[in-house]
Amino acid sequence: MNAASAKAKRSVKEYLDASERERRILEAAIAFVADRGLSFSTRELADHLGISQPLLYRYFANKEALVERIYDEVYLKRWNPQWNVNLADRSRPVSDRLTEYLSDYTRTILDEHWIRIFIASALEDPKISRRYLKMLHETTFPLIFEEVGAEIGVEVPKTDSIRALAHEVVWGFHSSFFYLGVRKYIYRTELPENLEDVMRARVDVFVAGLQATMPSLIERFSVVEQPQTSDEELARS
Amino acid sequence: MNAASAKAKRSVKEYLDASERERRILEAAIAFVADRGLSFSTRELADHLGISQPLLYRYFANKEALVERIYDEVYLKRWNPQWNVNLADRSRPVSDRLTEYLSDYTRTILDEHWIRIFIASALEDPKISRRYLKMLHETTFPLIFEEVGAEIGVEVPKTDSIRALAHEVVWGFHSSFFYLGVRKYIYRTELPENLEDVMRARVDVFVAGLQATMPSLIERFSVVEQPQTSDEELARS
DNA sequence: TTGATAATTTATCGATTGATCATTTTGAGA
DNA sequence: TCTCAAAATGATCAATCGATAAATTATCAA
Repeated sequence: MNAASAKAKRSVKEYLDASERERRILEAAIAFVADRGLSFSTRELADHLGISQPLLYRYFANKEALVERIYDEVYLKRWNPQWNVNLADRSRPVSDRLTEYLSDYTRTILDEHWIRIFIASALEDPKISRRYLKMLHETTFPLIFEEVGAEIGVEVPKTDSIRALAHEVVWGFHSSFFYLGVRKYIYRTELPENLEDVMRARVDVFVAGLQATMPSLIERFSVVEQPQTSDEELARS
Repeated sequence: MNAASAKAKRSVKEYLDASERERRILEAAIAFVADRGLSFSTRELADHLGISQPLLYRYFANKEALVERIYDEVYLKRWNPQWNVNLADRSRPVSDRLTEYLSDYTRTILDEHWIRIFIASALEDPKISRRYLKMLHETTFPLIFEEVGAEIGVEVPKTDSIRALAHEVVWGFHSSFFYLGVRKYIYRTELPENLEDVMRARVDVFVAGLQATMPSLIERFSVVEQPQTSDEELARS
């Protein structure tokens, strides 16, 4: 059946121009990496495409170059700069803004290829995943913390320790949405049908909790500014 | 250097009794799977142990059997039944109990071998990871939701929809601690130095938020009990 | 010291891998 | 219709994989 369809596909039209062939290879390779993780074979990929295995090497210098192209295709085209703009729109309640953003964000990453390639590539070499995470860390996370505080009139101090606190608290919350993808496409467990309601509930719990505790958190994390290395520690080393 | 140390190791004592050799192989194999993911080669493993590659097959029927033993060794010996007992001890504030439990839990799983093998095995076949997660889902998650509610006198209805709500809200929170391990050993990013303080902060935010919103959440999620499939949907199928 | 047993190695097989080559096939333009 | 560059293939190589069998070495009881 599979072989038959591959053969049928090939017999329809055998010669394609370079750009179209490259596009098809890349597309199929994305599905393959998402499925096989990292260790798909070029022969399987070629069979699935209905082409010969050496033809892959006409379009990609080697397997590594093909995998690099996959990363570009899967990650770089998914980041929406509008997210941070909408999150900062104080004419709306912060819960609404957060729910909308996370709904969008989750829709974007809740994709089998995206999630599995992200995890598989990080497992092999975290360079690529870190590059992607950087965008979240440097813009979205501090913004969320600040916006939640602003709604109750709390000014967030711009110190390192408070920045670190905000980073950790928001990342913990934010990661639970990425984790929905892990559940669905790595663990292969069911997600709730009423996903929007659940996300809204999580946002409500987070915003209410953060607004209730933020003043005391800021105070608690402001005090412990590191002075210097103690004499004992210096002597020990 | 590496070869030299392997040779040195071998020259110290060449013959071991079966149980000791098996133990050493298993130990090294755990480190190898954590490092190479799933696709380590038996030759590399043997070289690293300073033994010949066929010797592995005296102790393990094949590579698959060896990997199975690794799963057993890494997962089954880490679950502490006392966790749920302590979580249910209402003589202490629920924030304290949660912080203590999550501190323990995090210490247990914040281990390079544990995290990487968990993710790598799930990526290849989620059967094993699901078996482990089941223990969390069926005992710990409902318990946490109930205990947080009990502290403010909220009785949690035992309906399916509320059970699902509790499951999702708690899993979202709980997963952020597992995610600490993903950050450290998959993404290879730094964790905060004051990890205990951060965990405490997250617990405070969660407990305060859940207690503030629980009554309205329960009400919101109680109403939407699914009646039956609508006529339109029936007609469509 | 000898003989038996268990532990370990050397040599090797068959399959699969990524990659390269020379060769053939196609289709668009002269 | 002919030409020719581009597209695609078949054959094949060297490396590596998991696994097996036969030969070798160490250990220990008699």
